[in-house]
Amino acid sequence: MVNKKCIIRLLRYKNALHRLNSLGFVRVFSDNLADAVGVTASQVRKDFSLFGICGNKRGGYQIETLLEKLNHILGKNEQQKVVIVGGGNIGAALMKYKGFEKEGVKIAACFDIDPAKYNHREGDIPVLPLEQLKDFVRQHHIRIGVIAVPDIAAQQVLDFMLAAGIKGILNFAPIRLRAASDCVINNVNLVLELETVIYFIINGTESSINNRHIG
Amino acid sequence: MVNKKCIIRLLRYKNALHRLNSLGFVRVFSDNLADAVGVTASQVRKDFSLFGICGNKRGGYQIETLLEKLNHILGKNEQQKVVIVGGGNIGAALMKYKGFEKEGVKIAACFDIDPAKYNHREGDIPVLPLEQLKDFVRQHHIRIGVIAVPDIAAQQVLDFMLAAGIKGILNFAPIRLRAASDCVINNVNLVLELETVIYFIINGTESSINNRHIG
DNA sequence: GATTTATTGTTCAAAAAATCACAATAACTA
DNA sequence: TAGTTATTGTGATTTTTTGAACAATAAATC
Repeated sequence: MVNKKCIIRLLRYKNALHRLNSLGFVRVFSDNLADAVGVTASQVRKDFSLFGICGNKRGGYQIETLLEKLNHILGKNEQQKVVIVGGGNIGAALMKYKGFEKEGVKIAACFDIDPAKYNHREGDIPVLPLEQLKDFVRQHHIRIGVIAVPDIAAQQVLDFMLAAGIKGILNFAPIRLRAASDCVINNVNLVLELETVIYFIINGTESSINNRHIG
Repeated sequence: MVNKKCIIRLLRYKNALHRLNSLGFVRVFSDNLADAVGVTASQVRKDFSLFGICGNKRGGYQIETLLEKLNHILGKNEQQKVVIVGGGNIGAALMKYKGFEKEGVKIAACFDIDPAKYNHREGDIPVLPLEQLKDFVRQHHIRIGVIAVPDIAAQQVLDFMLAAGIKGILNFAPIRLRAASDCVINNVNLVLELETVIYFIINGTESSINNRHIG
């Protein structure tokens, strides 16, 4: 019942609420959130209902309390620390990207096997030898990791990360990973996402797709 | 019926077939593809059926002809050219990433408003002033573009891209874009993808989620 | 060449997800 | 304060997606 799509919607509600909040709004209706996120108002209410979130009949939802509840559900009350394995193109871009910090996600360190990438300048996110992953993860109580290595190395890196105690994976390598121990894997395949757009452009014109968000 | 999830599956079948092909395999069964992609064999056969792809009873599918058919459906027979708008972290990483070229997707150019980013070294992907987008798109018959600018600029950039003739968008900015003209928009929100993993790690432990691919 | 076996293609059933619809009711209005 | 109105929360319904099952049948075997 609580699947990825549902959580993604909650996260989007949270983002929309954050914007409304900083614009000075105090309350919000399911309609408003539906518009902001691109779903129906029923969907919004049902999602809330599923997590026991109540509003006021005719009064809508108090933004502040709604945000608190969503933040609690989504684990956004404390900063979450993650590690990246792979300091190449994608890993480097993620380290520089400001979007994570803004949402309370702290990239604690990056790990690589290439000594040329190692770096421990004050202020920068440290890039460390992969051997140090296990100790680092233990020491900082980290459960989430990003795989940003070439596909050929990804499975091996996953095994290593799981052995180090990582439980949740965001995987950018374009292969299906096999996991022995219990964990959660979320795959992001950038090429696939672009190829999907290409398909709908090539094949979608005759069926007059107008202005469709496909994901 | 032919939705994003279905196309993503087809693209994954294609990738799996490519690997099998380069390993010297000649034919494949729905079971094999199901394993490789993480779906049921029924799903594989149903997907193929939907696109009129037939195999041989008891003989499975001829990899070569299957690949040809999938490539045709997915528009992979000719190289697809795309542009990136935004030469920041994400844009730069995408330009350096080898995965696109490997799959027949050519990043033709990148556009930015910051002159410090402009670059036309031989061999590199050119980074050009945004004003040149329209002419470039016309000249190279480009229909697909990537938005890799800060969220604050994304809507304006989208409007500009649509005006330039772009029809398909891969959007990395974490906001919901509004489009006047007909187009296809695929959103990739990296922070959201990571936050999703965080949710399942925080809330998933008690429900004994074992080794789940959530996307 | 007959028999067995494994795999497809498709129909039917099940499960999941989204949407509709409306009673309940709190907030407004006069 | 009584009446009106807008919005929630949820049960019912529809739509979409997935999975199971099995007849049809081509390949393999003997």
